[in-house]
Amino acid sequence: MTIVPDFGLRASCELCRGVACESHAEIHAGSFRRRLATNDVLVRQGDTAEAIYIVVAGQLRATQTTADGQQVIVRYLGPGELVGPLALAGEAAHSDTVTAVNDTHLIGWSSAEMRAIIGRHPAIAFNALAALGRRYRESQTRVQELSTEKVDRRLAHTVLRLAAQSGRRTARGIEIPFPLSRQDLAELAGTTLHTVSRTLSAWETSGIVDSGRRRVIVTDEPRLLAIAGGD
Amino acid sequence: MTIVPDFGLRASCELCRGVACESHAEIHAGSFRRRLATNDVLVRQGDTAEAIYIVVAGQLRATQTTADGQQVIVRYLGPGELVGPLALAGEAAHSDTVTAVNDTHLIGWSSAEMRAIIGRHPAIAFNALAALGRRYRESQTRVQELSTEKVDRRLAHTVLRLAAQSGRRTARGIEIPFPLSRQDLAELAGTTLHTVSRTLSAWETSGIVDSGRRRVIVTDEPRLLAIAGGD
DNA sequence: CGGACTTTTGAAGTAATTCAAGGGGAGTGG
DNA sequence: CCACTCCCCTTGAATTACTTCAAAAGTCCG
Repeated sequence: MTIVPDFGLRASCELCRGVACESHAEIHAGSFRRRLATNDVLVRQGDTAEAIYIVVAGQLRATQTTADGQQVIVRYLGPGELVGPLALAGEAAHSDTVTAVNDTHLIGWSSAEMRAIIGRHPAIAFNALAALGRRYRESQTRVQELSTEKVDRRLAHTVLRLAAQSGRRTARGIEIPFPLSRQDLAELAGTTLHTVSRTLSAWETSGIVDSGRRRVIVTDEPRLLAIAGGD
Repeated sequence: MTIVPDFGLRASCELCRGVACESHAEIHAGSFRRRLATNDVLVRQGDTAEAIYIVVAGQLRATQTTADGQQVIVRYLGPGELVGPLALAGEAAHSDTVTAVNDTHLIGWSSAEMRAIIGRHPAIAFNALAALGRRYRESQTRVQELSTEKVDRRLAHTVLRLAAQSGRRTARGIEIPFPLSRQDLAELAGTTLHTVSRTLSAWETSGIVDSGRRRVIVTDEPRLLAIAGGD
């Protein structure tokens, strides 16, 4: 296995920020690599949390399934992001299922290894705290949206969030760089695929988005922002 | 100022767990006390996060107000709970307004002081991580409920959560020990006060709850659990 | 080219909001 | 102590946003 230090170190920013450079190699030494093809499952809801990962390249989708079988997408995870931060918070089991939506590379540490590393580099604990704080805020924002906004607005926020987190600027607009179906958007925005389809169709007609089979491009961000802000 | 060690130390459990007993006094030394009357505001959304608190006695309500003036209740905070954990996660501003709903005692530390304490007692960082993890999970549960459940079920979950977190067992049932209006429940469950009123009226008729002006008692928990589980 | 998956669109149905009005309790001030 | 006022709660009726049901068309892959 070839080690690509630059790649790995840049990706591990979310955890290693503020740690002396000479320690990076040591932190890296305790890690392992993992590669997933599209639709491969990294961890499954309910599994014991035995490792923590950082996405190096690719994207994953974290989903929760309810007792009666309904799915909710917790979030998409891209390069540099932490998978399973709750393991550091002392949670025994994974709260969601994480699936690759693209070819994906990750670096991982066993929970024990990471605990040992944190013992030597307390700054990492703060970085984990900050990462978890960001997730908490995001989740709280979603609660607020689901509680107070109508579907169009929520969907606009959802698409804009995806665009901000993972979007790629192209000639046609901001493209979501992984397959994203109407059903996926529905599970993110708390609605049905039918409503998503109707809403996207309307936006398409107005030239706000350009979308197709599992594909979304934001062509008029300002107008989408206007919808998100309440028309 | 009289120091009441037992009281303070018990309350600070969420942060001090796993820290050597002899250090508790030292941690306590850097703290200050704060007392609030009903409706007093502890921190306001947008304010710089200059301190972190633990509730000693009483209850507070954390709310977020949207740009267009709608309110969402983030959660109620009771004894032993952390106020403003995001300050430890490096957030500069408070994301919500925290108001006392009862006479309330807190102990607090300035952010700088707490950072210094954590430097000496890294276990506290883990406790903060665990506390934030719990909040994150709770928030995520709410997202799931708002995305997939109808109002009755969501409201049942909301009431049960309040009962589990702060409820007091009395002869008549589990009582929510602070004033809680229909509007408050609506802002917790993501609905309107009208719908909450109708639903509670129905439950009252069935003998599931006993409620009145800003007052809720769960009289038949099993049946409320049944509703939360989907009838 | 066949078949599975995704999307679209219409129509019917419904849960919940909005609109509207009235009633009751608690606290205050006369 | 009573009456007034404010706040909170209740309930009906109208409306609407969204889901559910249903069917067909499109798109990709093998």
